[in-house]
Amino acid sequence: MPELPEVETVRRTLAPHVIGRRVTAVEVRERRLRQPVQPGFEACLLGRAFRDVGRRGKYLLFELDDEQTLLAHLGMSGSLHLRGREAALAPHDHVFIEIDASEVIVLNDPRRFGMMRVGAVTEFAELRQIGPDPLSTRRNADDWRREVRRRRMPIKSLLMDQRFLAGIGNIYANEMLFEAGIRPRRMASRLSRLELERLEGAMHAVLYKAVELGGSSISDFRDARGQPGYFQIHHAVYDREGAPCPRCAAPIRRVVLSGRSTFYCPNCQR
DNA sequence: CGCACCCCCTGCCGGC
DNA sequence: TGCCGGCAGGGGGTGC
Repeated sequence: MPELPEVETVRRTLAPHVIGRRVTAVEVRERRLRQPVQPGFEACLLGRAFRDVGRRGKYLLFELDDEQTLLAHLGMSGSLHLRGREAALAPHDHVFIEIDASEVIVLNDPRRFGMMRVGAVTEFAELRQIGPDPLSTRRNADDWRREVRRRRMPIKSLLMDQRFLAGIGNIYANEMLFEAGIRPRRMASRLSRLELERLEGAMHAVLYKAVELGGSSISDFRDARGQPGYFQIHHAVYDREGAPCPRCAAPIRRVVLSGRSTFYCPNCQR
């Protein structure tokens, strides 16, 4: 589910409810997430106040008042909800963080590919690996050329490589390549200056629009207040194999690239 | 270095 | 109707 726009939507809806408020209870019902929830997790959070909620790529960072940070990743199927403390338990609710004895942040994750950990932000190895955030970084064509010259891989694989850019997943990689008119399997190192400029523009357009609309992602995305995203109605190619291209009506094609479904218009993308 | 292929896990959908 | 295989928004590891 969550790529950058969804995670950003969760961050924005959660932040005003948690900043300045204090953790009054913690419960972990299922520790077996992508990496097991650490033994001291509850104690690290209890009594702490939230200073800020940040995001790096697909990671959420809840800054605490003791220089520690709660790091969260939602994997494929994870979500963070705010609930009243009397709300009923749902299947796959794994972690509960009660704030000011009123609301509860709930991590729900059917597939358990998500993670949560508390620690010093400098010690999170996964953050050291990831590249710049495409929403807060702009690369001009020269930057792109320099970065891309040595990358002998399909441009879609590069876009999804979190060490190169942090936050782009399968849906948005497909969509921004459609916007840019570039085939997913084109070698990154062989893209022209003009194509890289178009890609930079498409990347921002697609991501900003998705954030503006509150995140996309198939039918089941909900922000932290339970509101659905609406971007799915704008998917031009993702999950539309055989359906007409919105621009030229040619049937959308599906191929597999690095094990991931890849969609493009054979006519509009070259 | 890049990649094809595994794995982790549950749910859902389409085909038979 | 019911079962089974394939596939799903992510990421990490291996061996070639």
